[in-house]
Amino acid sequence: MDVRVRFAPSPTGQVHIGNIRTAIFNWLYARHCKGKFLLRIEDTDLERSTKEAIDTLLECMAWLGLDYDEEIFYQSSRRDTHVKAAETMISKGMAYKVPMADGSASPIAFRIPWEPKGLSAVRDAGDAVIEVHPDIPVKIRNAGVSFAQTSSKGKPMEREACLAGFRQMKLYDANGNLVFELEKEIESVFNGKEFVFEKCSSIKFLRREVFYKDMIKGELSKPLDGMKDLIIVRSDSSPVFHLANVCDDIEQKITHIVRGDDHVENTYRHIFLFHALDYPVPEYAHLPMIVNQAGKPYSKRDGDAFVGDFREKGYLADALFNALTLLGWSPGDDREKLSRQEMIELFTLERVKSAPAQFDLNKLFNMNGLYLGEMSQDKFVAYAAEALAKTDWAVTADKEYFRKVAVLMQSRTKLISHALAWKYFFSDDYEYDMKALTKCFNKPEYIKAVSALPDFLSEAGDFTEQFTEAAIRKAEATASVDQGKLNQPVRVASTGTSVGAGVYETLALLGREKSVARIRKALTLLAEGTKNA
RNA sequence: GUCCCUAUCGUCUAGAGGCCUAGGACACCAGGUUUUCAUCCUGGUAACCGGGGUUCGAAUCCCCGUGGGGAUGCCA
Repeated sequence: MDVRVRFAPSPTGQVHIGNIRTAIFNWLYARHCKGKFLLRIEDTDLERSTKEAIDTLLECMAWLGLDYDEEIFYQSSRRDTHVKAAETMISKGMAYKVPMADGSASPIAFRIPWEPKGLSAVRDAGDAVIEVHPDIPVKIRNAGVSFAQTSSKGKPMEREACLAGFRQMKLYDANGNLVFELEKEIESVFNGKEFVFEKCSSIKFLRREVFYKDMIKGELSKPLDGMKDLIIVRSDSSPVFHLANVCDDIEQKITHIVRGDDHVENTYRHIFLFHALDYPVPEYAHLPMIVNQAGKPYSKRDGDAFVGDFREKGYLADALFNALTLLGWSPGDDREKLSRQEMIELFTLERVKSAPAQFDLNKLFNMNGLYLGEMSQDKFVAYAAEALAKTDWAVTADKEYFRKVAVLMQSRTKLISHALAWKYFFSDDYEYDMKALTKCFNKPEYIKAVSALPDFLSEAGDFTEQFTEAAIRKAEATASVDQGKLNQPVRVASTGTSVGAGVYETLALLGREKSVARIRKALTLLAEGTKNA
């Protein structure tokens, strides 16, 4: 059977990395299995779903290379089908309208099936007894059983559960007398009859549970007496998530559901829904959450986690993709930087971890540098030009000169937005790090030596890195400064910053005229600084 | 409250009872590289949440705590 998975976001804001990570894992799984990756927009919340949100989602997916198969499926277009499905369930006795005390419109509730014929996901889990609090009457009616347990402090804790949770239920009063047997009355309960019993002591029943094997978490189960019938159509006739989601998974013939593990509890309900709609229950894989710096799951409120922001900050799509893939998954060996092809080949859901992971910005930063470093020179130059397209100095720069600068800086660039710091190569109007400057020139002999440098730089000869290096050595000699001690002062003097490529190469690239002028300017700035101080 | 999931360096992780004196990566620190560093190389600090079992042997299996997360909606 061909694998068909889907990414089903609701477009109610920006896409954050937790969200897109789910998309990535779905995509990876589909590509690994040579199956289909489908996109479904769950836009039933008309109030909050916006066109803009859909556009940004699509943009982010395109940027990351998450290509989907088949047409985009819009959930809102299927409202009628969803409601019809619920009505069919009513006619088959699988769902019912919830009677409202005030006579207002009834929502439709799905009944956790009393007798799920042909469903192998339910099994007996042994006899069970619940001690009930005598002050709260036990009620048995179509919508379920309600009663109260006793808390550790002796207070009643009210509970409600579906009828199906209490097969072979026997209710006992305070004296231990049997007062009610559900099995005997179940038909009349379905038909609306209500039973209320005061002063009860215990409920005995056959516990049953619904279970499934999660591809990531292993076998999971939930006792039916812990479940309630669920509303699938609101009183305003709009379908609820559970219904819409399952109907559409059926419509799209989904075989594997890969989603965040906040949906584990929903799975038990969805299993019954799939069965009621006569469709084989898909395989499930529940991904651990990604948590933010505070250790909390990412939400729409985590402003720094929007996918689009990473793009704007200058991160490469491949680096983000790679870093996100490593959250909760690893290939099993020490490899971390993986090509798309390698990821596809190696990805399996069985290797996904089950514990939440914190996204590490440092690691992403480093990963980005790795990707930048392996780029071809041509690509890097073009990428840098694109990133600097908004600066006048880069746009007007000589192409060949720009290329030389970019190539010189490539190995030390970890984030393309940091290319903004290359300004000093192109313009004389750059910031001076005065603190660094004064610090570098804290010895008078440095000032003396550097004062001699313009003359040496002006001597005849090709202005190569060998030439600039020799000039600096000569300048050092004039004031008996140790070899190399002048590198950093010269760098700051000529570029305004203490960080950059090798100073000899930098001067050579800058050219004789600029190098000389800048060093003179720096000396002037220094002199003024001393006077003012 | 109840139910469920989860737990290895600061972070992401490897780990399927003996290969673990717990490996890698990022970050951090130190040294080296033209005394720049947000490059590169070398080295270092740093973890099995706690307590009980099971076993000849436990990071690994079981139980009980504790921390974290989720669910308990006519939200998705």
